[in-house]
Amino acid sequence: MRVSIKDVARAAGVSHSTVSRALTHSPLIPETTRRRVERAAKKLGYAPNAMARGLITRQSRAIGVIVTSIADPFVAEIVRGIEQLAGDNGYRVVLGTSHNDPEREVNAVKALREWRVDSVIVASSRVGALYQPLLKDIGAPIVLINNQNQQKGRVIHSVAVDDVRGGEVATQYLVSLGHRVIGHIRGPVGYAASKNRIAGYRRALNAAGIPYDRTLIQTGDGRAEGGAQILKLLDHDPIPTAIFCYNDITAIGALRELKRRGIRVPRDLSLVGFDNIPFALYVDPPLTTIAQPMFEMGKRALQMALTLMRDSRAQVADVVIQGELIARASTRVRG
Amino acid sequence: MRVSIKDVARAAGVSHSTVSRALTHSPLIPETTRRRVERAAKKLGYAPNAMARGLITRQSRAIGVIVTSIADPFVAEIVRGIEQLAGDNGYRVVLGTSHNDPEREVNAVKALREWRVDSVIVASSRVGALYQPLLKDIGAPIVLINNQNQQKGRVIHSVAVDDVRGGEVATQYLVSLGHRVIGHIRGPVGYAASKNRIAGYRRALNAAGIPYDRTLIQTGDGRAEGGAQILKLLDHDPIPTAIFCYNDITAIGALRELKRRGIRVPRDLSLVGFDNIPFALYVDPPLTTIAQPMFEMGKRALQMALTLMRDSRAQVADVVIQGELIARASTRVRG
DNA sequence: TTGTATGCGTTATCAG
DNA sequence: CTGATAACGCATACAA
Repeated sequence: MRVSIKDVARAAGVSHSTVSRALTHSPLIPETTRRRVERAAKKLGYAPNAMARGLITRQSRAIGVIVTSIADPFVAEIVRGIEQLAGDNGYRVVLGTSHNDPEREVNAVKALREWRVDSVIVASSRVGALYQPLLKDIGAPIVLINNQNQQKGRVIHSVAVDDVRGGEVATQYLVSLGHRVIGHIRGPVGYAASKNRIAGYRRALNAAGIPYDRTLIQTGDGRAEGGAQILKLLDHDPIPTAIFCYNDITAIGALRELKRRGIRVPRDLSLVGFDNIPFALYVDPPLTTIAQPMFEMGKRALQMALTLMRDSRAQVADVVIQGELIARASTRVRG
Repeated sequence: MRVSIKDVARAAGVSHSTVSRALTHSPLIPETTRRRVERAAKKLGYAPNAMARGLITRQSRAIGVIVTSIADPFVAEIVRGIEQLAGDNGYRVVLGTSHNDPEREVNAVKALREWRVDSVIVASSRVGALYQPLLKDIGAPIVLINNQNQQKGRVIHSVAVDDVRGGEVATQYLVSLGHRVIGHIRGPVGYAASKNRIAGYRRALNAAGIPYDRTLIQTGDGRAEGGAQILKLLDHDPIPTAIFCYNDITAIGALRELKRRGIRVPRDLSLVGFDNIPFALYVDPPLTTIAQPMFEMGKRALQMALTLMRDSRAQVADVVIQGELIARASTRVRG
């Protein structure tokens, strides 16, 4: 930890600038001296100091990644995508988690700023008003993933799944199975995703000539508990034969509730989720869902960041990724 | 990003050293000037440069965290524990993932070294021989979580769950339910956890006066596919009435296989897992398991790191944490 | 092709 | 209490 470029220089019998050039593969340095320098560096166990380097190059080669919780499998998969591509390009991921605690989140942003991260990727679902200005102050390109606040700007870019189309595809699929009375458990109010998925749901109904009935929609909370709202839909007349849920967690919660009531899925009721979380495959029955390509989204976000880091004025269009229908056993033709 | 301490100094009408002192709350600086400096700093939107600071303080306030995959829910929960406590103490987590690719892992370690991370926590399951020396070269305290290679040293510390006791408790529980023929699907050969859980299994059998029968043990792979080994155990004579699985994933794989064969859990067979991954609660039936306190382990590891960062010669004992039996519906009294 | 000198933005060491 | 000034370890403009 204490061997510096000067020690290598001394050992190799050259000046420290020569060492610097040799180790960064400058074309100025001939093969022979480069070799000698490298040998000396290796022998001393030299590793350049990224902080010193960053101070002068004015880049940290760090990507700040802000998430609500790394323990959310959805988020984890995004981070995996980011991390992989970042690593391949010589960048490191610095984590900042918020756990929906504004204070924590603000602290994270401040720290990333002190670190002089070269870019920030936010997979936190909501970039609060309080916090967005702070973010901009970092002075590095910002990429938001599936952000639920509509606001964008010149410095803020985004990657998101096409929620409207996703909701449409899910509903279309149910229609194609012969269902005509299709309920929906929506996500939290104020989330763009909630609104957009409903929009897709309506669009599909409309295309199928099925009148829209707002009493077929109940409001969940995006968590398993919200799935209990399905009980209200069962009181609807006529009883729906299929339900499109805001997300997989909601669907899984609904599934549990149905099981308790002795209602069989998909025999009595078809169920569709959204996200394709890893668990969706393992519940009983395995859940039909719209897969969000989370790994891919992480990668695309980092790709965007790379472009912007190379040229901060680069014109990059916001990315909208299509989800994919994964048909599994929680749905079947209307009996 | 371009406003430095000198700009603040100029704006506040003091020297840059005064600014530094004021902002680090040095007792030398009187309230009044500190206020003035802080106002100037705020007005200019000044944020100290962590790289410059780290260069001179000789600490980065970064914790390197090496994991196989952040997308593993088990790992993610550990990282959450690390991150939380780290953040509370002014440290940031820098991620290094390997995905079992040695090259990636070595690269990660090298990068953490260049970053001069103040400590390294490794939640990768195996610290290969190739890679351990590299790790030591980082020259910062190292804490291994659930490491499967036994090697330790003066610089390498560890936090681990008590696998022997865990295996024992799981098996004891089955015994207490009246089971006498208890099978086991073990984990991968060469993993300390596999060996230790078996040891616990044997110890419990022994205490119950049940003779150990090695043909009641099959070797899985720690993944869902390994759960299929349960079919071999069903051929055993007498047929086991309970199976203790190496981990939850294995148990879930086994469950799937049993369902396919029309064997009912827990009516025909009781099943116990290990880990208590989030999914264990949602499979059908919910899985009885030994919970590893992953969040807690992450926190303990960071705690250890903090102690060692304060005093590198501190004597810290390796931590062994007890798992907890979570009794759910996959087990019942022998019928 | 190489070496010298400078500066990146801080904190720490001295004087005052 | 405050201000010069020196480091920290590196990359680079400029000289040789």
